[in-house]
Amino acid sequence: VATYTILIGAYCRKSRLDEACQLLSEMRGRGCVPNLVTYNVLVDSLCRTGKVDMAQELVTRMIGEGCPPDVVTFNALINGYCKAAKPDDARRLLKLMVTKGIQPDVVTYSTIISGLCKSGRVQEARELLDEMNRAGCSPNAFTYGAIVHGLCRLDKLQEAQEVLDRMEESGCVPDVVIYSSVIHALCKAGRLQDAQQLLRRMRGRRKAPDVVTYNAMIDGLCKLGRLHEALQMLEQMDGAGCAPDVVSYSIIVNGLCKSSKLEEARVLLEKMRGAGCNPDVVTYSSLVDGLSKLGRLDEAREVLEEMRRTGCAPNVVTYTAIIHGLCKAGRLDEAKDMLEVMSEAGCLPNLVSYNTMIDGLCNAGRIEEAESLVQAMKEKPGCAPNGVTCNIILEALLSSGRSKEAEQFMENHEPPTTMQT
RNA sequence: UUCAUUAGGUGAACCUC
Repeated sequence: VATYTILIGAYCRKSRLDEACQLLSEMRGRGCVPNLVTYNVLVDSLCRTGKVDMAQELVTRMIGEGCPPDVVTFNALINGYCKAAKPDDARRLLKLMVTKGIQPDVVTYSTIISGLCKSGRVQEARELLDEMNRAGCSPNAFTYGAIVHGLCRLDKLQEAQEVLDRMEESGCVPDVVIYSSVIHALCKAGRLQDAQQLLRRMRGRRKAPDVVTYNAMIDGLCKLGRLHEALQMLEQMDGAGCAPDVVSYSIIVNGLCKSSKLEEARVLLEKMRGAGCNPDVVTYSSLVDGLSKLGRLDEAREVLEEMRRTGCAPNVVTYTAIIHGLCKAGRLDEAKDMLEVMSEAGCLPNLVSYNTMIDGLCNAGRIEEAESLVQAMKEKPGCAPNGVTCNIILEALLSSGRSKEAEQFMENHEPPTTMQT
């Protein structure tokens, strides 16, 4: 049983669920009865790939086969609901497991707390934290990490630092993840000084920064245009025994591209290869975007070719960057063709791709075409026009003095917004 | 049997800025 379970787990981790299920039937056929761990591996894997419904069915089957779920099974399901942004379903399962006599553990609570935080419901998360304390379950670093990260995402940096302070005072030393979470938020807010101070503080507490900590700092420096210091920090981490990874390099490649330092970005690309770190689709997409925005479309195409050679498939971001470049160069029809090309390559345009194309059409005064594309995108799953779409169309209509049509458009679409995401 | 299963942090593309 253990052997089969290990094999099934291996297939699951490679997202080869079909083969994992085949193995399950095979072991049954050989009279080898799957046990709780075998099922848990499968339940977890189904949840991770967004198939929580199938996971639920499997649990029903487990019960039927006399193998009732345990706390790990429930935690996997709860995690599935949280990842699917359904924290209320997760809470429902929490109640259910209690009625079945299964004690929730620190993993259960931490998972739900994280799920609530990811939905921006930090207040409820804090209430659940109190609830777990009352239930005699002590929070650990994961629990606090989820809360701190949730507060950071809501830009409640003050409160996040207070939780951090309280942990330090209560003798529960925050770990590298929690420090990094706050350092990241400080960097995003442009507060590099405070971030550096916190970095010193964690070092003072004998917590060594890891690659994620450094990457957050490096990104903060890049976003402020302090590329030289970013490169210095890359050296510094290496010297401290923390090898830069593909993310570290990609951050700086992106920073260089945003500052139009394409040649330096190229040099860094070579350097990372030399360090045994191969560029990935994000690294290449940054480069393609940088080249596209500068109108160097031939070179951008060469990068696409280079990606093919190295077996790195372009994704929707890569293609959208190209579309942007084509639009900017006034090559609108080629940009439109690119929407087809990417679809044929198995990469469906998303909301951003459409918005990019719509903006290009508007800027070229082809507003009617833009509007018909807005209608067309509504048919595509996950591509419902958003606030950005509206801003693009409204601005185009208003700046060409067509305020009547703008009003009409506003009536027929979601309220315009200045929000991102 | 369970060191066979579950939870937190970092990078790229669209409008305005």
